[in-house]
Amino acid sequence: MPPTSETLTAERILAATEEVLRRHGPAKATVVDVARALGVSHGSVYRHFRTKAALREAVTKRWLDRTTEVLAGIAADAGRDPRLRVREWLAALFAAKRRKAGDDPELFATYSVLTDGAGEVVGTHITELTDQLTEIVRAGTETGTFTVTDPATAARALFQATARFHDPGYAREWEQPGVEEEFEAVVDLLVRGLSA
Amino acid sequence: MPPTSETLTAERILAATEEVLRRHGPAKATVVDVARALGVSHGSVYRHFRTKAALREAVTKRWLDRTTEVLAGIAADAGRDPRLRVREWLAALFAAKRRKAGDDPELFATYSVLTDGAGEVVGTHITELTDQLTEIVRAGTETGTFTVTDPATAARALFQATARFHDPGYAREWEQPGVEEEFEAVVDLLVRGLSA
DNA sequence: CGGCTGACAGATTTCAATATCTGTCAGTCC
DNA sequence: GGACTGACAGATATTGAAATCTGTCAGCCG
Repeated sequence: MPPTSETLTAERILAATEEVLRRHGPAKATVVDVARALGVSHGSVYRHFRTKAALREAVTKRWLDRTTEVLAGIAADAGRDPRLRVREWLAALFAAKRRKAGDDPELFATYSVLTDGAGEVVGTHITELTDQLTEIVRAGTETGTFTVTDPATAARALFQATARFHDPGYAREWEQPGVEEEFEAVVDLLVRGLSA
Repeated sequence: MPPTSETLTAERILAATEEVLRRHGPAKATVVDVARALGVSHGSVYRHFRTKAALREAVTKRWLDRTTEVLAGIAADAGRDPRLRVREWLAALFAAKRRKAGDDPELFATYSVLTDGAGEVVGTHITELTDQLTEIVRAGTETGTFTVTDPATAARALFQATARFHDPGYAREWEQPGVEEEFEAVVDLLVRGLSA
C-alpha cells in the first residue's frame, strides 16, 4: 500500500509485476493491478512498457535470465571432464526448472503461456542455453573426449533429447516417482553417444 | 442418412464416431450426433459404451493400434543390422504421427485431449511401443552390436529422448523447416550411445 | 424375452448483456 | 518541460439464464 514515492523505474515495475503475477496468476493479473501495487495510474506503466505483452515478456526474461546465469557457472568451469560437465549441466537445468515449477507455480504458468505463443524471449533463452552446451561439447571435442562432427548440432540434439526434463509442457510429470531414473538413463545414453 | 438397418455393433458405432469426430472435432462431437449418424437413439449407443469417455477411448485405441501394427512390422524384421532397425523404427514412428496430425487433425486433437487426461489407452499404447523398441535393442545386445546393461531401460530412454518427434504436444513444430535434420541429429547421438 | 426408444434429472455448454481491461492522449502539476 | 493522471473507445472477460448434452430407466415392440 505505501507507494514508496521513489521515481518509477522499469525495474520497480518489473518487481511489482512479478509480485502481482505470483499472487494472482497470469490469467487474472492486470496492469491496473500492477499500477495499484505501485500507487500510480496504469497510464504510467504504459510509459515504460508499450503493451501488456511486452511487460509480461520482460518479467519472464528477468526470471529466465536467473537460470541462464546459474548454468553459465557450470558451463564456464572448464578443465574438468567434459562428460561430467555435460551431466552436471543437464542435471542443473532439470533441477532449476523443476524448482521453479514447484516454488513459483504462477510465474511458471506465465512462462508456459509465453512458450505457447510466439515466444521471442523464450527463443533467445533457448539459444543462450544451447550456446552454453555447445561450449562444453566443443571443449570435449578438442580434448578428444567427444567425437562429434559439429558441436553446435550435437548440443541442440542434447537439448532436444532432454526436452521432457526441462520443457514446461512436461512439468506435471516432474514430480512423479521414477523421473530421476529416467533422466539418468537418457543422459547416460546421450553422453555415451558423444564419446562414441 | 439411410440407417443401414444392420444390427448395431460396437464396430459400427466406432466407425460412425470416427466419422463424426473427423467432421466436428472433439469439442463439438456429441453422442447424439453419433446416434443420429447411425439412425438410432443415443440410448442405444450407451448400451455398447458405458460413457462418452469410454467411447472416445475406444475410438482412439482403434486408431492408435493401426500405428502399433505398422511399427510391429519393422520391429519383427529380425536379422538385419539393429542400428538400422532402430533408426527405421524411430523414423517410421515420427512419420506415422506426423502423417496422422496432418491428415486427421480432428482425430489427432481427440488423441491429444486424451493424453492430457489420465490416458489409460495412451499408457498402453506407449507400453506396446517401448516393448517393440526393447525387442530391437535386446536383439542388438545379443549380437554384441549394442552394449547396454538393460535393453528395457535403454528402450524407454530412446522413446523419451525422441519425444519431441512423436509426442502430440509438439505436433505444431513437425512442419517447420529443419525438423528432419534435428531428428537425424538426435537419432545419430542415441544410436551411437547404444553402440558405445 | 432382448434390443431399442424417448422422456427425464442433473451436469455442461452457449450466448448475450454487462463489467472490466487495454492502450491512447489531451491536459495537469511540479 | 517532462513525468504523471484520468477519462475515453474498442477489445476482452465475466456472469447468469437458457439451451443442449450426458447418462438412466421404465416401458415398447418385434
